[in-house]
Amino acid sequence: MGQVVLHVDLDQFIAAVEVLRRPDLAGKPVIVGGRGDATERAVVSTASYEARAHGVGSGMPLRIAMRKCPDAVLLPVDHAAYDAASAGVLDTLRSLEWGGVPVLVEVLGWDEAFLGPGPGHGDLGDPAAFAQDVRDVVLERTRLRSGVGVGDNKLQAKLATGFAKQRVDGALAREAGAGGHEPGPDGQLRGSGVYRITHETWAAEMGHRPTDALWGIGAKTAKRLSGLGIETVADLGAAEAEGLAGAIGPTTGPWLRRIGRGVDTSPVDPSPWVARGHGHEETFQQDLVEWTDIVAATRRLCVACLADVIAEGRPVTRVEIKVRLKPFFTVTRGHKLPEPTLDASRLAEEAVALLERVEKDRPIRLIGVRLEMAPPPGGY
DNA sequence: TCTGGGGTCCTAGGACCC
DNA sequence: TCTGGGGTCCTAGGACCC
Repeated sequence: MGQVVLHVDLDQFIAAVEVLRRPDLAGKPVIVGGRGDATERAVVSTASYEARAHGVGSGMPLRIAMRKCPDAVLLPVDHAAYDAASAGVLDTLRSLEWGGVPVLVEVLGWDEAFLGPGPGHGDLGDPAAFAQDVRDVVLERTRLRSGVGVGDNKLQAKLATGFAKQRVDGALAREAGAGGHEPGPDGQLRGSGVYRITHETWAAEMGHRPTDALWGIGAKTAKRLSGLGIETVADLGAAEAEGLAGAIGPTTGPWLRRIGRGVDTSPVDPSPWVARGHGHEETFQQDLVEWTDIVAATRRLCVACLADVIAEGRPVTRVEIKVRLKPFFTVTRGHKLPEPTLDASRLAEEAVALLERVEKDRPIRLIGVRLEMAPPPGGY
């Protein structure tokens, strides 16, 4: 083994960025979502801890969120501001040295990254101490707080971050009368901002938890596993490999067993993100019923996708559309092009042709267009 | 007044070929 | 008349994540 990985995750990133430019919001319930209008069809992107204490969570319709927390300040999503803040954090992370060489940074999103030792590194010292240094430097340079998980691999580090940040949620939960939090199995303090999981502590830390505590298992897979008699992470790790492969799939089955055991051999990959494709979708404030409106929206979304694709300089190989019909039923249609192209009218015609293959007698609440690109010359 | 938007990867089944 | 396998490509849908 001998590997060590860090996972850095900013605290309530979007809400924190909003508070930075509006300090008067500090300590108040803040909800960010959509265009900042609770009467529109939109959901919560992020809620501050104060809003979460009222039961507001991401993915919740804004209308419901504002009903739960009427005093919350509701702000529109501002991608450009979060991009800029994110770039500052990532620059800070990339400037760090670990063991005498630049750290490897694998970006997971606006507010998350894995850190790994760079090639040729020397003594790494105490990883938990380095993790604390990372938090301190990020806070000092960006004024943003974070939690850092330490693991023997990316899976363990990612899960450890949840425990590193637990106290923030836990403290508010206590104020709401929900009780305190359990100590870690090896005496580590949860919620101190840094937390470590290793192969040695994996079973004690994760074994008793439900399978959906793992990164990569959601509600649907947890239910399928439950149907196989697999309830906990320990059950999953002990499951028959062949049985899982047969029941879940040849790739996913064995992978699930590995993550049940805390095993993850994927390296920290610092290479820049290369998109497979670009999509745009829109939920209409009122369902569309007129065919001319439907075609116009599809063409507009296609143009937006194409702008993103052209910026990458790779031609389109496949066009896909997504249509969400009333009340909430989604279909997709796709077509691989006979030859790659960047011709705008050709792609729009393709998208409209796919539209023709969807039933036309129900109102449409969402249309999406996605353009898949040829792989870059060197492959992915 | 339920249920966003941008992604990725995997699976299953049909078509087609040898 | 009955009916093999393997392999690849394509499509539609499912699941997950931030």
